Amino acid sequence: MSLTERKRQLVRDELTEAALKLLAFQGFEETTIDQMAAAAGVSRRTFFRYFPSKEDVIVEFLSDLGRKLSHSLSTRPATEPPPVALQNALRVFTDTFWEHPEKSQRLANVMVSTPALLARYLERQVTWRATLSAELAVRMGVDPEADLRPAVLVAVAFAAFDTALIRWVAQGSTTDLNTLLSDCFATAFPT
Amino acid sequence: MSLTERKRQLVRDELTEAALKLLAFQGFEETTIDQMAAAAGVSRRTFFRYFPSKEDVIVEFLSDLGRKLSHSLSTRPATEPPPVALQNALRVFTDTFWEHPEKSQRLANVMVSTPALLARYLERQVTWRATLSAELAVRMGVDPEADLRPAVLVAVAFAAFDTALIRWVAQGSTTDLNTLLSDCFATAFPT
DNA sequence: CTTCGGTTTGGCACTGAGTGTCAACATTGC
DNA sequence: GCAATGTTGACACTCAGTGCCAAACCGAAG
Repeated sequence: MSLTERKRQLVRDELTEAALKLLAFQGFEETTIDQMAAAAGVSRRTFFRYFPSKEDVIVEFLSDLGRKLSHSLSTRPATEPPPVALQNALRVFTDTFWEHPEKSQRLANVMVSTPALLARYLERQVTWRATLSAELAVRMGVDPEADLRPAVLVAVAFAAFDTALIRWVAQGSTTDLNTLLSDCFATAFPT
Repeated sequence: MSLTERKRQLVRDELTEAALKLLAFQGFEETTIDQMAAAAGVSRRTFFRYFPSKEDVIVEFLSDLGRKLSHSLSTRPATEPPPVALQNALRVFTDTFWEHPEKSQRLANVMVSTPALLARYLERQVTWRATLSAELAVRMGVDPEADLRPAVLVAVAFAAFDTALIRWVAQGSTTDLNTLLSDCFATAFPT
């Protein structure tokens, strides 16, 4: 990575970190972009050169993971039935959460408890669903236009994930997210 | 209903109708609140006395239905297993769509194809999920705090509904929404 | 060391969403 | 007719987001 790229990444991290602190402290609506920019030591205008909107400071982090999802699914062995493959594909999320526990916790907390952020996150999820459905359709060897099943299975998998995530936050991140996810999948896809 | 209340409802309907026309014609981002207000013959300030945000002109219509959801579930016979009861509870939506076909179509079209509107709709849905989960928990006779199942089942039901809705719009509202919904439920809740 | 080309940055001005306030006006009840 | 209440439009304000331009910065070539 070049020097300028690393500097960019540095500013980016500084912004998310500053934003996370402010949001956790005073809430999303009460925090202005000027405050976040000032806390990171850049101008308001520069903020928008790193994030297209106020919501994205938080949501981009998950969007990065979301983009890896369909690739993650494609690397699952073909022997795995769709539900198992989907659950394992979602490890891109749970693994990253596991690697950065405290950041993930704060992030998930703010996101789930802030309607505007939750909305943006769910909006992104819809786009991931589309690409994942396509991926799952080829895996199942069916036509995604004619067959509803891949789309439904993906939607159900995300429903399980969301439920696990919301529950995880509600319980103060005390239980293990992966355990919760397994439980949710067990109900969503009874054997 | 009193005269003032009827007048209020009249203005409200006028606003949604004007908004729907404009949005279908020029898209959500390109339409300003001034335009919608002017088209309905009221001031910009009055618009906000009827809808708290630009998105709500469209989304409120569905929110009204969402509020009826848990009541709808509570009136389903106790003999129905959860998936069936949930599917039938969702008839609040499909029935209303059936009663106002062309309005529902335009509305769903705009909503599904506009990220900002879809986001708001999904955000609302999360709140319905919470109340529906509680309702389903009492129906199942379990503790909604300790038991994940009601929350997961509700989430899966909405996943099926969303998939059906998106597919319905994608197919140009040619197929019957209820048929699509049944198909999606069949995959989401295999017998 | 200097100059050149590309990128990053900050400041400024502008549009549009959303809110508080107030005065004008209509409606309902007495 | 009159008072209480509710609705409306106008104005002013904050904040999100964008376009534009000039200054600062940085790597490379001379």
